[in-house]
Amino acid sequence: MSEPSYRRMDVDERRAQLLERGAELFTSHRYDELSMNKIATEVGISKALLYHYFPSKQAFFEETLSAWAERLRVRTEPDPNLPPVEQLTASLDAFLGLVEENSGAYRNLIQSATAVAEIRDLVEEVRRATAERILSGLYPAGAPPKARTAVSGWLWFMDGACLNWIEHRDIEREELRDLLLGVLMGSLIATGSPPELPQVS
Amino acid sequence: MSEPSYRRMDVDERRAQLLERGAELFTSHRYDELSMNKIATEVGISKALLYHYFPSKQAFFEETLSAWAERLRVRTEPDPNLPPVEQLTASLDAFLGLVEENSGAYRNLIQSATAVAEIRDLVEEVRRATAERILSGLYPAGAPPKARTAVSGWLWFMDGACLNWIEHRDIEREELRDLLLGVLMGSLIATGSPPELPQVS
DNA sequence: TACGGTGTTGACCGTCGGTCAATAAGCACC
DNA sequence: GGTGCTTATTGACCGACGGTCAACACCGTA
Repeated sequence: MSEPSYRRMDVDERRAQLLERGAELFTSHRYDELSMNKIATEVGISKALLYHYFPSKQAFFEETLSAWAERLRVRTEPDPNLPPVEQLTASLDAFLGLVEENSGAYRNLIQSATAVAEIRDLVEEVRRATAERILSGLYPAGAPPKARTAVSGWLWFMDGACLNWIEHRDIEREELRDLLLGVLMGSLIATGSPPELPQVS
Repeated sequence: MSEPSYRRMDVDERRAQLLERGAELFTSHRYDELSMNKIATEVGISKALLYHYFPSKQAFFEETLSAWAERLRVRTEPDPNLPPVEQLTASLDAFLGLVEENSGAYRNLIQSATAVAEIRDLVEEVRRATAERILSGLYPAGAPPKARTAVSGWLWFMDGACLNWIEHRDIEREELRDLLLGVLMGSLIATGSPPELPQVS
């Protein structure tokens, strides 16, 4: 007589579909540009169903990006066999590569990252953890306060420089990487307590 | 018979009142924490009257902070008679002083600064103008791209370091100032095109 | 005391994130 | 091929948001 007005899907299948489409949408639009209604319409379901699978917009956002976060974590994971500075260089290279490949998504993230309180907290947490990783790598015996301030600021520097890089694209990736490295080392020297590193041959 | 249900005020008087109370509210709460309804209730008027005096929430926000922006501009205005680095030092000192005196307001600004698209654009414009001022002071003949990237990143560094400073308060203002100066100079040296400065005696 | 200009308001709009009882898809069984 | 059951899915609703508008009422003036 009449065809069904909606299609019933297996829970896991539906969930996977929502996560996939969500990742597409959230990497191509800012967080605050997308309403749950728009997302649902885009996917072809009702907003209520979206809320049936995810408790809130923020939770949905986080889950869609968890695959990305994992990719970032893996690609920037430092190799503990390398000396500290080379670990940093490699991580930075990987990070900049990811940013370059997905500049639009990165810009949207950083901007909406700060565009919404919950997302801001999320990014701040990532920054805090990254700072910790860097500090414990460079100051195994414990980092002085000024070094912490310097690294914390440097992470902001990195985002600012990356946004500028994406916008203008007038320097090479290697140049940016060396600039960032130089700034980090320069800042730590400026604290008066530079890390003790094995001499570069 | 019955007392008036509202008080009629002179336009200028009302406007001044709204700006004053608005500044109080916006420096003690984040942009997204305050609704136009709350503001109106707080002042004791209707939301519609708020919109009679200001075209939008964003415009109201900007106008309430214009006095602040002016104060910032005046206090950080560099003295053109001083050498470039001392201009920077003095501006930085003034800036950090303002931040220290109004740390809550600063944190709210930077956070809500980024909390809403329009405000983010506003802060980015301030950053852009500041970068321009610094670059033209250090590179009168024109700044190379890497220097622009470095200064742009450094302004983010400054905000990041200031937030960290406010949060922890574990270093002195002079230390932070010197750290910031050192990082800026260090970054410019790291670009490979340091500014040509008169030698410090 | 009546007038009128204008400062001020309540009621309304569309959209937001979020909730809930009611509905219907589609499999299992007869 | 019908019938029932599980449960995936939905329309309708909520309070709050930024924003708009015609109508109202305060108060100086004549």
